[in-house]
Amino acid sequence: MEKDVYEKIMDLARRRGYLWSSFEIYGGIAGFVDYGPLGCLLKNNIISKFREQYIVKEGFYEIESPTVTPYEVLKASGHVDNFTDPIVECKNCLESFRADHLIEEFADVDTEGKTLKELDELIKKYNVRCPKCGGELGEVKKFNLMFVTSIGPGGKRTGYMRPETAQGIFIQFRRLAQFFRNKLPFGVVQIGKSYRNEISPRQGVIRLREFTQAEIEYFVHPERKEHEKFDLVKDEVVPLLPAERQMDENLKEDEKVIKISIGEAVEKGIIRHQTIAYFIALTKRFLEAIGIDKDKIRFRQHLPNEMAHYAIDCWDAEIYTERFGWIECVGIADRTDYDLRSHSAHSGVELSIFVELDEEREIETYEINLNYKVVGRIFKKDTKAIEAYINNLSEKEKEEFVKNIENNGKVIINIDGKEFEILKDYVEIKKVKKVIKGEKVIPHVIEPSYGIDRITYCLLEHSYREEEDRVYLDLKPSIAPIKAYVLPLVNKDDMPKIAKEINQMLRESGIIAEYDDSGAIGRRYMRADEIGVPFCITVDGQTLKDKTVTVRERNTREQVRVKIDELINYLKEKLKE
RNA sequence: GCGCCGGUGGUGUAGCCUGGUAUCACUCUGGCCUUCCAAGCCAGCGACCCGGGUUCAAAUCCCGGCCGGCGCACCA
Repeated sequence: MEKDVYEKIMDLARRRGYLWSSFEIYGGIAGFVDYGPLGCLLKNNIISKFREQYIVKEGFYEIESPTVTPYEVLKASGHVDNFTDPIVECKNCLESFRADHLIEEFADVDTEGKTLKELDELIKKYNVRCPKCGGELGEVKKFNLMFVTSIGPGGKRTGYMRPETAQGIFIQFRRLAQFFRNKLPFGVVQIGKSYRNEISPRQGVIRLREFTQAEIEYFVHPERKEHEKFDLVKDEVVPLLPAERQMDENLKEDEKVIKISIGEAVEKGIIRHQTIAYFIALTKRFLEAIGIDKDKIRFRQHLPNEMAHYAIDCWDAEIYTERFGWIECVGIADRTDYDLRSHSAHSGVELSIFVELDEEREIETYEINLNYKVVGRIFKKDTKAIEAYINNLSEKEKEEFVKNIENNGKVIINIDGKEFEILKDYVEIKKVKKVIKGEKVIPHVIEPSYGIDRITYCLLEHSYREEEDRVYLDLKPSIAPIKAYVLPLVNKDDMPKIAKEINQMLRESGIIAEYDDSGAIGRRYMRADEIGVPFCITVDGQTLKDKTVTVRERNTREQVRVKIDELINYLKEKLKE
């Protein structure tokens, strides 16, 4: 049977040192890959482009935090609770199911927020059986997608391998805000490994248990999600697949995508604000800049039920692949203030930024002070969180709070899913006149999150070319792992010596080149083509006479003569592409 | 995690049914040759996924595991 493109590429990738399966001599483990010598170069070149776009051009800054993350952080972020599925296994046929889904189907009761024990009891109560064979079900077990580890001897502190790089940025918010001199908006990048203990990873590099993310957390004022540089991208036309159209049953599959300019999409409310739209445009530009086929990119909005627990809106950049169809390679999410609020509540540390008003003004406001003697006794450890909550209230929220407490004698506040009843005598409220110069704001976060491994695979697939007599990777010169092969036409006279000297000269100047003198020249060209080397430099008889070489271009196979003295400049110019 | 199918040098394979440690081609390495797109000649490196069982003897038969593909479930 004819191999499909995926197989051909993985084959090439394995043979030529792009991608290898990890731990292979011990049988391998699904969900892990090694980048071979060329794979590493390629991936690093992609990451360089990412840095060029976001660090250099956009002015964001990159940080690097640990991959081992203590329990508290991921408890606060919601990953400990939400990143897990309750799973139940049939004792008879061994099939496993989502316990909560099963119960809801069977008994039509709400299982939201139920503990494992409660789920067990519900299964007994309603006599829930295996939907496949009717067998008895076992105990409900938690399956968390995070890798657990323990920190320090004795394993007293639980840690997890981070499921996303984002949290490292959120928890450094105070330091970052200080670094950016308390001015919104600002963008912070983190590039590194993340971990998800997938139940059954397949599809090679598409679904990994350890993978590389490049994430941007872009902090904005919650009411100012327009973008300063929006004009620069507003005419960019993008293929969009909005949630509404996906659910519209009157539309055929291929009618669901609309091609529209970024500017128009925002005007029409298809994209909810400029900042998300801006990043959609930049993402499109990035993907095209590294060489992803522009006709195989689209942006699909998440349906309400597929959104992550922290997001209110999300657009995925999807890239088309032959075997897997459209796969998610970049997620651009509006995470609101979810993370900063959660971390603030859990840590008791205020995570807001002081935003100055254009003009100072006098307002009537309330000063809400906790009556610590009472509150402390009642809420104990939670007091800190309540304090942070109250300190974080905006003027509007304060008014609401006071109104409630005066009318009803109490306010119920919800901190991270936990409810607290605040009675009138827990707080002291003063009405004060105050000149305000600004206000505390918890920024919202717009997060473009790039899956580097998937992008790398897609790039290989989109670069793969077959011609009658050869296979080659049409990688852009700036992205290609090896930039040049230096070849003596024949192993005679001084040709090998000169070729070696040129090879060294190129390497000294920062161009990754390889020398190859084995076999006939044609064979060596083919070898270079297959791994995507954009230029072959051949030392021939004429070189000996006039110090010129031929430079063969990979895609066209055209040759030009270039003086050895001018070779570096010639190549450097070409390598900008 | 379940079911079905598969796993032999770097790649593609022959051998498996009917047990006696492996075929062929390409690639790769060294040499000769070769003045522009996988030419030729000589020499060489290189494999039965792992573990257990049956047997005098296992690539071959049986069981388990791992990996891969497909289907189901999952993919926040």
